[in-house]
Amino acid sequence: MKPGLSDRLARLKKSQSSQPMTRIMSSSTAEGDISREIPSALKDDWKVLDKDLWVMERRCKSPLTDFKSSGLLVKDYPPQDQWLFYDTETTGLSGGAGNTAFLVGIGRPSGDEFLITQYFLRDYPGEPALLHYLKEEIARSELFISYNGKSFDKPLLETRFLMNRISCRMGPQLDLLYPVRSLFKNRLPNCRLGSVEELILGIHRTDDIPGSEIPDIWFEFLKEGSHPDLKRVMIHNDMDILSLAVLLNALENYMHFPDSLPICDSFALGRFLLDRNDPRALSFLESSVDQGDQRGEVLLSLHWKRQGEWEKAVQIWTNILKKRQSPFASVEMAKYLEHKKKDIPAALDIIDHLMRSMRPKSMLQKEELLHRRTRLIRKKETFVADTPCETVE
DNA sequence: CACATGCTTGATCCGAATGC
DNA sequence: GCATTCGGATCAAGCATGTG
Repeated sequence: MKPGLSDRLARLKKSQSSQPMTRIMSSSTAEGDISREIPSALKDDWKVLDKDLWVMERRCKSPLTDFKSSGLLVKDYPPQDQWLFYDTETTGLSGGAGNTAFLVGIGRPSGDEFLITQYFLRDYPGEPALLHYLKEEIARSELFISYNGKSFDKPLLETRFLMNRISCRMGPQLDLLYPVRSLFKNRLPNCRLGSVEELILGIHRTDDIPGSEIPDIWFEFLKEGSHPDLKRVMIHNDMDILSLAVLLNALENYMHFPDSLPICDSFALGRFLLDRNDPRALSFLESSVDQGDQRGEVLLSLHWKRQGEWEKAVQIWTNILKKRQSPFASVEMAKYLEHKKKDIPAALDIIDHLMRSMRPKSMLQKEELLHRRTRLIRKKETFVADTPCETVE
């Protein structure tokens, strides 16, 4: 007779739950000693924390001493010592159970200092220990700051916790990738952290290791017990953590002083602020209009329209039409004339002129214009019929 | 290669205004 | 009372993109 499911689960649970801790405690001397020692190149910084787990701690000057929240990235920041910057180096990019974080770097501001701690997996059996230390760090943190962590690092770590039957929840996430994209997408070749460092923060890395080479270096290290580039991987991770802190400070500073960064995109900043109901949005959108940014004109005029500030909206549409042909501005003007000013002939003039001078981008646009035009003609005829002094042509 | 996110576009619904 | 139109809200789908 088969054992019941609950019996099997209970046995499984018993055998699994006792395993990790005993593994951590056991001082395995049975295996070959070749890879047991920390290589001399790392000896000064790294300490053995547990079986197959090394740790490195260093302090540097905090980039966040003049930090000032704008309230736009995070509503209410907890105290800085409850922030946790984090970044992982993993065995690959793929999700799923097979991908492991072999190096977890965390950073925590502490007064004038910034404390960076890195946990390095010397081999797979060290993972439960790594996760237990990480869990303690997570437990005393209220804000988790990363770059693309929401879709990469966080789910990956959660999977590792799950696989090791450790319950651990990370709190509110601040993923700096998204504000960077909103603000600088059009001013950068891409929004990778490296580009942001180089072109926005003015940080130039020397001898940085490309991310794509990192998994192989660890696998090679596992096999050989050493690798000449392992230190570069650790430095790479260390710099990522520090850059996160510099970047957060810069972004918040940018909200207060947009000229403080070498790159300023008035439209992007204006839209960013408008989305967050920040009244400063208008002046940035206006300056984007001054710089001839057509997206700024569209966004700003629609804002005024929504606010019922018709004169301001009309002013923008008029300016657009003075400069160039614009189906958007023409249609908006026609709507305004038809529904607000009740000047049907003027509205019809604009649509007529537009249809004569442009070739419609799409069938849909053409049909929409035609629809608008027939309605205006119908209205105009009745308008004329009601006005005896006008003569019908 | 997976996944979360944000942006864009299109579809749909609702309330209000207006004309008949 | 009915039909049309608009703006605004909301939602879904599609697309691009960063992470090692």
